[in-house]
Amino acid sequence: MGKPTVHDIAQEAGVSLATVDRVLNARPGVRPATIEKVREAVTRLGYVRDTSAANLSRRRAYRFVFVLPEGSGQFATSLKTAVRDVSRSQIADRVAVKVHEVPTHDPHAIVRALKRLSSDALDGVAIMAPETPQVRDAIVRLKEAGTAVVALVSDLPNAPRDNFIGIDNIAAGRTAALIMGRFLAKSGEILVLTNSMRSRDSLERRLGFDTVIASDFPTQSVLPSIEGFEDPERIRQIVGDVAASRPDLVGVYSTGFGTTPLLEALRGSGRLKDLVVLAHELTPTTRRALMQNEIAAVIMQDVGHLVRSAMRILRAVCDDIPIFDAQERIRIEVIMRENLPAT
Amino acid sequence: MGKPTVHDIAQEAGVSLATVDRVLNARPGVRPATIEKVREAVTRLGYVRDTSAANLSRRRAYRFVFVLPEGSGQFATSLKTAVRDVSRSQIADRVAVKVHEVPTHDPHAIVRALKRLSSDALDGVAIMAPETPQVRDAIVRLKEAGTAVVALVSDLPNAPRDNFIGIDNIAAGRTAALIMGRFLAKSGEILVLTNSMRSRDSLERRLGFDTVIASDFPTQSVLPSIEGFEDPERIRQIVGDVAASRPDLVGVYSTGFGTTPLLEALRGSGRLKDLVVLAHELTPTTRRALMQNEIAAVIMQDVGHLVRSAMRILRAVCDDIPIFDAQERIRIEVIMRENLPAT
DNA sequence: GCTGGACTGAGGTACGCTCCTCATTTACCA
DNA sequence: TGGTAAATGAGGAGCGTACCTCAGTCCAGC
Repeated sequence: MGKPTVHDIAQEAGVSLATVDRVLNARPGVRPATIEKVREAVTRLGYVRDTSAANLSRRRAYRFVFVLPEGSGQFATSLKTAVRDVSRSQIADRVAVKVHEVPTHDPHAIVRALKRLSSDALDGVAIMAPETPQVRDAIVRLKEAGTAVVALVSDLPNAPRDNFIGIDNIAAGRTAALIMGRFLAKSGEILVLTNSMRSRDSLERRLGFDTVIASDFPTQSVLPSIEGFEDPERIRQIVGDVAASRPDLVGVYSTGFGTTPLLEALRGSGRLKDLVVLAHELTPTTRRALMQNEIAAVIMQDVGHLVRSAMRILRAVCDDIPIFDAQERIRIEVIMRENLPAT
Repeated sequence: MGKPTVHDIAQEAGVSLATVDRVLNARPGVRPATIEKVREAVTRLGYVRDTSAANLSRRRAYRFVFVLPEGSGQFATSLKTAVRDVSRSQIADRVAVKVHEVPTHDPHAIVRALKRLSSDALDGVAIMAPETPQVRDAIVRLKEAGTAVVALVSDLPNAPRDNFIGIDNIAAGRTAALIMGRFLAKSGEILVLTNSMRSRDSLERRLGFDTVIASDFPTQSVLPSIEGFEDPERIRQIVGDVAASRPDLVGVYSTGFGTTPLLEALRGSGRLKDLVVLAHELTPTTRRALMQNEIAAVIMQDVGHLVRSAMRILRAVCDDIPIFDAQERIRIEVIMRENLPAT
């Protein structure tokens, strides 16, 4: 005999199909004693609900929205691609996914986008945005409307999001520091390029980085962060200045957006080959730089995993079922020239 | 309107449901012109078959077997755990998974196990075993019986396996070499511990390692491999001897099984703290060693990913449908003290 | 004993698909 | 032109589950 079905449970428990159904779906109107009988039959027969049949019958459809930063960055682009890819795989079975792009540094625009969302009927939102009071409020409203909300890449710990999906950014910064410290042959100064002090992920990476450099490599000194504000020209300019004026520069750590102009400036200064450069996220730029030994290593998170995880967690929150943590933990991956994933 | 169904296709193509079904399932008795009409309707509406409904109806059940090395190693154990975990997730929907354990270094025992399999009615096999002529023959027989076969962790390129699921072991060795070379502060000798020269994965890792050391770090010299043969006592002995007799030893690379006795021997020699040690796979042993700075880095592959991928690919082969490569490529992950995944 | 409420049983319909049968139409060849 | 085979339509049963309705049972409390 194959897998037991609800019919088998009904027979085994000596109750009707309807009662089994009531128990399995936690519907009211069943005596505790009967519930127990059914439960026992379930364990005795080792019944497991056939989820595909269940979903088919339930004709449940989830409507999810991904709120992602607008255009520009290569990382954001690959995220969007990942969303599209995943949404046509079996993980996105019965879910309709939309992507809303918002300008990263305009909290009001983000809030407007989120407000427009709450009016739609939708089940879940995955948000990648800096944590501002306005964004927090908007999330509060979404939650009040009964929508599942997860933070993506950069956490929003003070908003009532159901979950954070992304790497531990402090640990990522610590990892970068460990690699930097061990790769550096001599002591000197390290330049850190951050996105903006308002981006929680940048901040946390910087924090982790400083901590490990201070504890494990005290002979190295880390310069104050340069804030890029997603402005390539500004980054080129400032990095160029630093490269020219700091003879002791030995390493550069780019915590997020802006690796392309950073590399251009360093190439221009002619010092690139002597520096240990670390960056985040595997993009066409960092891939090329790795192959040409311009970047020593890249810290990355698998965007496909990120998106799949977001889908699974949003679903789990919607259905109020527990999450299988181990599968959802996003790895801090270290990519070097030799373990570059194929294109 | 939601996703299009077969009914929509029938209407759109102006044919009956039965004809659509015949076309979709490649059953005979349909004129080429009609087939074309249906095909067009499918693309026009963007129809994708609801596989869970299809499987439900088909009452298809897949029976897969994982042939894994017996007991001993920590990696093998975590693989088995992963199989059990995955088999109760939605990926293993409608598949019955069994694990067969075989003694790694007894090709005849492996073949006996595989033979016993072919008599059962089963749909797919995932094998992790060294490539011997006997194993090859057994796989030929399995394929002749119409069973899907994939190689796990260690490839069997000369057997008619449908696929290989695991990392590119040459690249893994190259990655190890790159890390080793950059971490080493001074020149000297590097010890490599391999499982057995018969294990293809060990061989390939060693090959990749040597290549990069020779090209990028020519001042380092790599000693001849020590073969561990999965014998802890033997490993402790030989490694202890090398540590005692080789004052120039600066690095150690453990390509597979045997990291535990290796570390014990090195600890005993009192030289562990001065060596750069790299190992494969995250296990309780390597985890502890990373935290205590005894191992500099671990090269690993995500066993969960490995198993899920094997399931998906076996299914795809059974159903003769294409594989979404990007999702199946197993990453070569680099783990250091700071990016250790939580337990 | 009667009533109301809580429980339970029986059965139906639906989800999207597969696979079957049987009748009907179409096309082609002799 | 009729005959025949191929092509197609129509419809039904079933996969395992969800969810609905309606009727019937049981028991406590009055």
